[in-house]
Amino acid sequence: MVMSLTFSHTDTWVLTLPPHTRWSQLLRWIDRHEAMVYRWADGKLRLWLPREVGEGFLEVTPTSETDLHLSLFHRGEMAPSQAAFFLSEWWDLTRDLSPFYESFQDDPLLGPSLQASHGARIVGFPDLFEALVIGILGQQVNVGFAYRLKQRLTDAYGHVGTWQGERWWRFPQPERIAEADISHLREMQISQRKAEYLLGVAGAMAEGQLSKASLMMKPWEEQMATLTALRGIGNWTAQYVCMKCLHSPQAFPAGDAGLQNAVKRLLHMDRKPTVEELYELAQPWAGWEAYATWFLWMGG
DNA sequence: ATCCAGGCTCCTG
DNA sequence: CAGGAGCATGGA
Repeated sequence: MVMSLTFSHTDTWVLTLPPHTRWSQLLRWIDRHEAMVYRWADGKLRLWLPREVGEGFLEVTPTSETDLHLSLFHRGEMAPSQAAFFLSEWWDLTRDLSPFYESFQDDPLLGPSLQASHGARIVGFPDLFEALVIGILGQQVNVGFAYRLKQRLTDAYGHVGTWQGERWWRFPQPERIAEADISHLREMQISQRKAEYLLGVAGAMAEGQLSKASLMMKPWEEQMATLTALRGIGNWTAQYVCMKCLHSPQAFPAGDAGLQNAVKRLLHMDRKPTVEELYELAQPWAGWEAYATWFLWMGG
């Protein structure tokens, strides 16, 4: 059953990106993986807003590096500010990056990346469940494959709607995945282990034991402890979720293969750095580990 | 073919 | 408690 979307109101306005933010740098990441829940085409980013945000469809048309023309199609009960808040959560627009750039522009490891990728921000997952799912799917496999699995999951368990002659998806809610058959997930080439992790995490969220709101109120150590208590969520996944969803500035996925390879390359090492060596290297970045990681991921 | 990807759990010794 | 097997698949 495909829902046909209807909206009675249209609002348009211009969103100016904060300092140290450039659309082309956001797009580098947004465009990196084919995501099912949004589309970038013809100079427009379009998506069906998540249920928690409200019943609306958003079009983002960049007119310069810093000005985004927004069109929101919605029903009366939804305010445009909710759509703006969603973008802010997605692209981490509220963090003041001035101290970061000032402190690390001459950092031997970060400096070149800050220059080359100036204007980037952590492009995250506002939805905690989505962040957890992609974190689990991304463990120990290549990123392209992980995103393909995510698409299959969205196709099978997400919500579908049609709007202006096209099909649109919303990422599945935990309740749907909690009831899924492991065998069905296996058919999608999700491993037995990961299928079990997904059901466990989905169940915890569906039963209200785990939520973004409650995590956001906890101090950093407790966020990590709560997440790693879940089966399938180890240190890397917890750090990843803290970084991409909870906006924890000190999140640092030291076990990350991409991060290790970036440091190996920058320091001309003949092997990847160990986790301990990475923590040592990261000491000057205290309080900014998440952004340090992000810029190293972006590359020089 | 072999090694490695945005790792984690569980089982050894 | 450190160390390692096993997991599943795809790309280089």
